[in-house]
Amino acid sequence: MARPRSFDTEDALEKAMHVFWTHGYEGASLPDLLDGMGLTRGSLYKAFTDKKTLFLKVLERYEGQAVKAGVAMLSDPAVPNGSERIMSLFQGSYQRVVNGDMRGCLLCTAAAGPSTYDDEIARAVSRGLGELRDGIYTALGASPKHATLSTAERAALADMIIAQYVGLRTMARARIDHETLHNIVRSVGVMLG
Amino acid sequence: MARPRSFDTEDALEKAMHVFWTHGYEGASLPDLLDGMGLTRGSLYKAFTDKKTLFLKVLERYEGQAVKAGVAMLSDPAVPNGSERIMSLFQGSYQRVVNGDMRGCLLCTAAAGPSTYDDEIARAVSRGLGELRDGIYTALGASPKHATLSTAERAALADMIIAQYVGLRTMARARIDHETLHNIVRSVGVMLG
DNA sequence: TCCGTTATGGACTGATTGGTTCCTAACTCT
DNA sequence: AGAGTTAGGAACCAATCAGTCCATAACGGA
Repeated sequence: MARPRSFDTEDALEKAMHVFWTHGYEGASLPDLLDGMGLTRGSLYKAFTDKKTLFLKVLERYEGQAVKAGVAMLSDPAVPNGSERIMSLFQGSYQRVVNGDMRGCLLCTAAAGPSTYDDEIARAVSRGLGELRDGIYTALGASPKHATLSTAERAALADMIIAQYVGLRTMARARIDHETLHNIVRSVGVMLG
Repeated sequence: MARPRSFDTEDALEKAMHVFWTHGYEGASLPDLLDGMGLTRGSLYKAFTDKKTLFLKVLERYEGQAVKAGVAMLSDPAVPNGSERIMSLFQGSYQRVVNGDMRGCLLCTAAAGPSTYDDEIARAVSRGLGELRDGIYTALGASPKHATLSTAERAALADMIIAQYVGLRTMARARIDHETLHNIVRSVGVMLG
């Protein structure tokens, strides 16, 4: 019994995600978002409260999409060796750069940016990276070479691999040369055996 | 034959560095810088041209200070084993967090931020990280465990370790819990043997 | 068809952004 | 001491920021 939305909320959120992904939280202006989402101010504020709330929703979406896809990769039963699954994650990140996508990882960019002064964003970043870390932990459990590790050692190793991941993707965003990025992926491969 | 500066340029640059370090490039407003440096607009613009030029000078200073100190650590002849030198770098980064310094690494923050759209900043970031990478490469040369590596393999390993470093410091800035950060350092230690 | 309700879009707000202008102060050199 | 030159500081600038307001449009239910 009222006027319905003329746009699809999920679709708008998807578009907002790409704007934030490209420009970062602070770098994305309201006009940038309005343009990218195809909305006017009234609609955006009615549907998403304000810029920060929109960003938190976008982070949630990223978690349910990009992070979830990564975790799925890391627990893919079709690849029996967990180390190979982890390598797929890194190779995928590198491939994105080769394909011209220099935006890096939205979570990693947020980690260096607004999560410094905003608790809610910090928590969201932490949560997303934590999921990825848990996925890596699981994958390590399916890696013959790491089967003998204690759970504590394996958890610590997963934390280290997440740091490598954050580093790789942050460096990709900084447009570090492809050779260096490739070396990172290659060495992770060597390390995992 | 003219009125001399009433402030010390190096001192002002040092103060500007801390403002940028805390707030990031985009997050540091002109009033923030003016306050932190103890200058008025006229003086700042006369001495440093504009915000971006000031930031580039700050990055240079950071390179000549923080990065140089890291490289010195990595080539410290008093520590014969290069792997131990690398560990000092990571332990130092962790210790900073324990001591309450959550600012991370200025270069790493700049990597995720303005280097995305500004070539000069991207080059400066790249240069600074490159120096650190070269330092790590040198240290690996003084590590018995890595003595047998080919130069290409050693270079690739150095690239990987730099990625770990960027990841660690970025995650520190995002206020990831100490235990995770400690695990990263610990696992780097295990990896280096 | 008309009423109630919500969405839309653009005009508007006040604060803040980085940067400029210009008058005056302070110094050195002759 | 006076001339020449640069630093300092505050007023000022246009542009932009995120966010609000409100008249109107568009719908569902009765």
